[in-house]
Amino acid sequence: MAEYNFREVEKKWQKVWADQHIYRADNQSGKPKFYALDMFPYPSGAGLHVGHPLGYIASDIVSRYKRLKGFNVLHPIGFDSFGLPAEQYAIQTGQHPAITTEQNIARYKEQLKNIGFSFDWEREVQTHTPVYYRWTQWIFMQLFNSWYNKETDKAEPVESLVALFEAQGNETVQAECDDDTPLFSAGEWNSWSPEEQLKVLLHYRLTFPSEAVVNWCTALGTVLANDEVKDGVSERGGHPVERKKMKQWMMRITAYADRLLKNLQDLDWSEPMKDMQTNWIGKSFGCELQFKVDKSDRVLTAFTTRPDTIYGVTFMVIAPEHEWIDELTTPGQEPVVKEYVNAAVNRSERERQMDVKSVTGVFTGSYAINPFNQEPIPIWVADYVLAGYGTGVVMAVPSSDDRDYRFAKHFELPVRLVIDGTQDMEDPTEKKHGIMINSGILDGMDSKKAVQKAIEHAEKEGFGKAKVNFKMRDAVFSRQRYWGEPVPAYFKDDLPYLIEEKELPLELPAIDQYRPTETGEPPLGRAKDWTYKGYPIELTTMPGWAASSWYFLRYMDPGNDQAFAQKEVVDYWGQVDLYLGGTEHATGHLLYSRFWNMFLFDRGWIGHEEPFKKLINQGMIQGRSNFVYRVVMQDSAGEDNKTVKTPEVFLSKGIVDRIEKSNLTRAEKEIIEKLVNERLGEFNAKNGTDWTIKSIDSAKISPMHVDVSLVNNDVLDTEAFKNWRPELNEAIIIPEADQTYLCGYEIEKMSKSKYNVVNPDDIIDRYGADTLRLYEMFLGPLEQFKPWNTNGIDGVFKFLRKLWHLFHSNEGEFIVTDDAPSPQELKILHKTIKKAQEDIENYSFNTSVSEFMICVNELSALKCHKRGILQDLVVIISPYAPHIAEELWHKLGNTDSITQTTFPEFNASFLVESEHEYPVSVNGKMRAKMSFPLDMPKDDIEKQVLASEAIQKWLDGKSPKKVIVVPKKIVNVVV
RNA sequence: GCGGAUGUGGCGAAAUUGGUAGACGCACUAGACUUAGGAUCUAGCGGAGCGAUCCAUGGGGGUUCGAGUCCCUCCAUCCGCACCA
Repeated sequence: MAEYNFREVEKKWQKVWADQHIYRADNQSGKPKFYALDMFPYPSGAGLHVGHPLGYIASDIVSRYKRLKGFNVLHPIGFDSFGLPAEQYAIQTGQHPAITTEQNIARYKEQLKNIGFSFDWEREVQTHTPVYYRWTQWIFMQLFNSWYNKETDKAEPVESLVALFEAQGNETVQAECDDDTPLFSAGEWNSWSPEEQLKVLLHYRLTFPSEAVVNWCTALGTVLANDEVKDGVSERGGHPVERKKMKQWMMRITAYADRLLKNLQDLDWSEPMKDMQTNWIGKSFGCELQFKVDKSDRVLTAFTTRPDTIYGVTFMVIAPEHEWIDELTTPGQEPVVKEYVNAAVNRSERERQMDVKSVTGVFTGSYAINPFNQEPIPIWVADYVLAGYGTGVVMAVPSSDDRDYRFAKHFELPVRLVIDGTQDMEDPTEKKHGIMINSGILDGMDSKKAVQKAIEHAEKEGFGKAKVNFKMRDAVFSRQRYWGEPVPAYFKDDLPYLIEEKELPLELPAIDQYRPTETGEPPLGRAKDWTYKGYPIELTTMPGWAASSWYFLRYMDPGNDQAFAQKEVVDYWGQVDLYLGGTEHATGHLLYSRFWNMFLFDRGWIGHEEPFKKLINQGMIQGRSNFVYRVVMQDSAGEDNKTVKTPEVFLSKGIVDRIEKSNLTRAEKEIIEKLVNERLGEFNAKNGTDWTIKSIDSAKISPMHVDVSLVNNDVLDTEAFKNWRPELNEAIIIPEADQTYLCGYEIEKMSKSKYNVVNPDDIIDRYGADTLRLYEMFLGPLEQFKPWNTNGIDGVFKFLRKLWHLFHSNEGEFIVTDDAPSPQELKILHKTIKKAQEDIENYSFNTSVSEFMICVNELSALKCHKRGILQDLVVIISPYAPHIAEELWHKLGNTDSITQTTFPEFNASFLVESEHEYPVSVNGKMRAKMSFPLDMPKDDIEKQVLASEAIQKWLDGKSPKKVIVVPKKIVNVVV
């Protein structure tokens, strides 16, 4: 029987597509555009596993579909090729990271090309190449040269800020700037030296060097961004992270906090994803209140969202890092405060997070004055107050905040109730809102109104003002690494200057070793002559997110050496219409990209504010690990007698289960023990040992990962298993009664060490790329997390074979006829067209594959080999299985690529039924099925239903109360 | 603790959005063919029962002629955030 030769067919068409540039996207077109983007991969040394292509397959299906629907489609791919693993490999081997990176990219490309994606490879970008990072550096320079004008609500060139300073100083300028920016007049500004002016401007630039507390990871030798730290350890590698003050380049992303938040509303992203970003930005409304410190000139400013509870303030708490601590501490309290502050500061971030429950703190000895009632309130220090949020000062209201409450209880500080109804409550913090009591001017007001009233009062009296706070911090932009973009800046007298634009790219210098220098400087400190005009160049490099924050723009115009992309071209392609990638980038890449895109928009280089119109998060494909069950042999000499050769005995899963549940019958037990001992006897004879198993149910059994490629449907290939590793050559395998050895399984992350990695190349080799594509989609909803299980793949493989046989006889002859399709065949086809179209537009690819299977099954049953049906069928299947579709398309006599045809319109008239089969139910239970013409009036249907014998039986002599007829759905008789 | 999601056969999953629950596929069972195979075809396949029929969508309650779908409540699993004042 002549079978479909997928190997030959797939290779053939992949070559033709590449040779003829079938998927080249044009920057000018009369067609509407569609931009389908995947999150580009980091090319790791392990290569692709079957989980990686999931999103690419989905976006490829959409891309191919959109082409058939007449769109000019941009569907690019590239590589995020700066990164830590290549650098660590370089540190170990001394090999330049570019070499490893490029090898990995070559491997990735080969794997990707095998799957038959319709990528426009001519637009490929690699972020580690100077032609690319030249523009990453260029964007950095523009950020340095910009400030954020709150009045116009956008970024502007620094020149406009300088003009304002020259005219009016900075008191009236509405700009995003550091909190410690000094105030000055126009006269002062104009009297300053250029250096003094530059120093001031650093407070305003969108990127700037700053002495900042950062997440320092000693093991990795670099700082990490907040989103790269999880639970106090590094996201990559899980190394401990500590807080450390270092000179760092920062990005003033906080300037965009409000817009990043506001724009989320209009994005077609999933709600959970928007929630995550909203949460991360963490906007809260409230006010700052000033508390005079008793017997001092100092004024503590506290941020609160609940100024209405001001009369409930019974103490203040400041962060251990607060700069006035020494000043506020009275001599008597000095020893305990010093001790506490030292302990708190030395505790790592991790330790602090580990016990959020325990209450610690000390009294400073000083008092602050509540500005509303002039009451003195004690000032404490506690590490539950974060230096980085708000002002690092909290006005504690133990009656409405549970942390304050726990603190007050622990240190026996007073609790004053300010909300009516909390008097009888065990924990007053459970009632957050109500009528104010014990609250002076706020008494009797609703708490929500009182918030406004309190702010108004504070503003009028001059000791407070309304204030919005964000959780989001400015982003640290420096990494103490080699394998990243050099920062195009140098230092002269401690002031940063940019190198000239014409000097870009500032290429990575060669160095002899890739580790930090002996003096603790970043690896670039090893470079010879790393200077510009004789001044030292910045030694840190950019973080991973720099390159990925704008790559989607570079795809539009990848060869441009005059600009990162030509404005007209960017305006043509505009927003990414569909962006596919994992949820893990919610607070990293997706936020930074929006930030940079917005900045480029503000400055007029691109015409759209938000980069990604629609976002879909594909779920991760997990690994399905298989286990074998090894009997731990014990002899009289002890468990680990290394001098004697130990047999490897493996029990099948079914036996292990029954042993664990003590379900083995005596007879079974004896059979198994006899079998094991027989085999052990053979082993003993050969090796001169004397192993035996006395009692199978007291044997110690340990599960062991076994390579999933040795297992099929959880049945172990025992011969392959014995050849897997030398020590298994003589393995004793105890199977089930039917002689198969069953393995156990567990769902885990795919990883080499668990032997559960499935390589797409192996699947393609055995089943072909089309099968892989179909099967990945068939596996379940795109957005769901799901384990890979090769078991079901036969089904889709059979489907392709059946499709092939609609066109070919068993002998391999092409048997398509020109007979006119029957109404029944047309109905099958058009039903499938409709479903396929709806499914792609709703991104539910799994049900589409099922629909194709049903369609092919039905046509096979009808022995339909008609061109009029099959021609359209291959077109609608082509986005999923492009190779076989292209082959069949050409066999049908077409000479162009199937990509160049159009998606068939479904004809609704083929789908209309003249009769409909109504399920008829009595009291909501289905009792019969009856067919009626579609246009039959409800009354007539009702009469016929009631007259029918089947229903009379159910009515049982009673008369119906009512009869409900829902057109095309159901007839319900209520008794 | 806060926020979000999910829960349907042995397994992956469908369900026209309130209308015949389990489509399609895997696995399994029986049969056919056979050059004996990891091929193909036919039939069966949630549970109970010979059957008519009854019971089943995490548990309990509610709305409705009718609930996997809507409401309330509890439980379980997964994912984010986590002292954010």
